[in-house]
Amino acid sequence: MADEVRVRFAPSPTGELHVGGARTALYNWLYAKNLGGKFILRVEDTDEKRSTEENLETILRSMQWLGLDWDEGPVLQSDRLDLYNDYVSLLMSSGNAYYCFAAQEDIEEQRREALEADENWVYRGADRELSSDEVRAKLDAEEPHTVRFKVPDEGTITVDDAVQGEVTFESAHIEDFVLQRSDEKPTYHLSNVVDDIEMGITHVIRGADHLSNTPKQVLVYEALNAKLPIFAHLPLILGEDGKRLSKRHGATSVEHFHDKGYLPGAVINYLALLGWNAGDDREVFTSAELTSEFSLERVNKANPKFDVEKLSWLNGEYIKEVPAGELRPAVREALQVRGCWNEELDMERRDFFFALIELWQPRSRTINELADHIAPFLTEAFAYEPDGLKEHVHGKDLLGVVQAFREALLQVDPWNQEQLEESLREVATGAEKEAAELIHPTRIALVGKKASPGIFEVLELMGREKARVRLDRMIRYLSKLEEAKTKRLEQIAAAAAKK
RNA sequence: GGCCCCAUCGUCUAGUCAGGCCUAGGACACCGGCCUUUCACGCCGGCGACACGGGUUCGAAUCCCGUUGGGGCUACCA
Repeated sequence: MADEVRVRFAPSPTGELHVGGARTALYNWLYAKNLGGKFILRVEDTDEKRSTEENLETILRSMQWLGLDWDEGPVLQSDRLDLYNDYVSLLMSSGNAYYCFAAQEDIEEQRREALEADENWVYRGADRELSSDEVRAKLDAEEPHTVRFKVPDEGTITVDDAVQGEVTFESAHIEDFVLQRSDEKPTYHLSNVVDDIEMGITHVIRGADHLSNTPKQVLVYEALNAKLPIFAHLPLILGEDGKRLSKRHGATSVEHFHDKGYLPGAVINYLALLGWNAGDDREVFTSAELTSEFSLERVNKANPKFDVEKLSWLNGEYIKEVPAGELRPAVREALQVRGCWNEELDMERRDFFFALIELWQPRSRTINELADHIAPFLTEAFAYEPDGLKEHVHGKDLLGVVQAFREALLQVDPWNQEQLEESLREVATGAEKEAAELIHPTRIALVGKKASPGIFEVLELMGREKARVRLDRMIRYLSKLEEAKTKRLEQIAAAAAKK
C-alpha cells in the first residue's frame, strides 16, 4: 500500500493571514483533497518575541472562513519544545552538531567586514574543534552558547523540487546554521524538520522564499537518517508594484477581503488560479472541480502579481450566480454595520429583503456594494448624488411635473410595474416632457443615485408609502431651488432699478 | 556583493518538457457598438505580448549560451 499523503500548512503567528499564506494553505489543502490525504495545521511559534495569541486566532478564523478545514492540529511548536531538545542531543551525539560559544556580535562584525570587502563568506564555527573537556568547562562556567549544525565543507546538495525542478547548492556556501538558540529554543531549521519527520509529512508545499533554506534542511534530514519529503516551492505573490506582497501594499489580509464583502469561494477561486491552471480556458471553478483537477505539475514557476480588479470581477460572477438566500447572512452583516438593519427583514419583510438582494445582485461586485445599494430602500438617510442633480434636476423646471406624479401615484392601482409605467408616461405627456425627463429625477428622489435597476421595478418594490415620502422630499428640495431662483431674480431686478 | 529561481499582451495565463498545427489562444482591465429611461448584466468588435543578442536547426515562443530585468535567500525570523 502506498503511503498516505500528509501535507501541512505551517504559519507563524506574527501577523494576519495574508493572501500569499492563504494560497499556500489552499494548494496544500487541494493537494490533500485531490489525493485523499491529510491536511495538517501546525503553528510555528518558536519565536516568542514575534508570535501572538491574537494573530493565531485571526489566522484560524480566516482559514475557517475560506473553508480550509484541517484534519489534524493545530499543533503548537511551543507545546513540544522538549521534542526539539531530544533531537539536538541526537544530532550532537552523532557528531553533526556542536556547541558554539562565539558571541553573536563578533560573528556579525565578521560578516559585515566580509560584505564590505566584497568577499564571499560563510560562518564556520571555530568551536567545532573544541575538545570535550574544553566544552565541559565552558558549559560548567555557564558561558552563553548556541548549537550549530556542522555543515560539510565540500559537496553539493540537490533538491528535487516538484515545481522548480532540480536545484543544486554548494555545501561550501552554506554556513554552520544555528539549530538551538542561546535561550534553548529551537530555530526554524530544526523545529520545522523535526516536526515534518515526526508528523510523517510526505510533501512540503510552501513559498519559494524557503527554497534557499531547503539544502540546510536536507542536511538535517540526512544527519537524522530520515526519509526526505517531496518539496514543492510555490512562486511568491507580488504586489502591483512588482515587489513582494507585504503590509506596505495595504489591504492584503484575508480578513480585509472578508470585511470588504468578498465571498470565500471567489477568493479561493482567484487564489487557485494565481499560479495554477487546469490547462484550458476556464476561469470559474467549483470547489469540487478544483480539488479533483489540482496538480503540482501545473503550478507555474514565475511570480504572479496580485490583481484586485480580477478578483473583484470574479467575486461579481459569484454574487450573480449564488442564490439570494445564501447571500442573506453576509448582506445582513453589512447592513448592520451601516446601521440600517431591521429585524423585520428577517421576519415579516423577509420576502422584501430577498427581492432587494435579487434586484441588486447583477450589478454588485462585492457584498458591500450590494449593501450600499440596498440601504436607500431601508432608510431615507441618503444624500442626492451631486452629479445626478447636476445632470437631471438643476435648471429643469421640474416642480410641477414631480408634484403631479406624486399625486398620480396615490391613484395607481394595482401597484405594479405596468400601471406605474402607464401613470408616469401619462404625467410626463401632460407636462409636455419626455418620459426620461421625469424618470431621472424620480430615480434620484427614490435612491439618491443616477443609476439603478429599472425605475418601475424600484417603485413597485419600494411601495407606495416610501415612494410618496421620497417624492415629498424631492418636492421640498425643488421648492427651495425655486425660492432661491426667485430671490436672485428679485435682487437682479432691484439692482437694475437702482441704476 | 555572493548563491538560487524566474522571464508570452498593462495584469493572470494557454502554448515550452516531446521544435513545425502559433500571421501566438483565453480571461481581467481599457476603448468602441448593440440592448436600455439610467447603471449593471449580456452580445458583437477593437487595442495589446513571445525582454534583448548570439547560436543549433530546413524550421525556434519552444532547445543551448550570454546580456538585461525582476524576485528570493544570505539572522540566535519563519
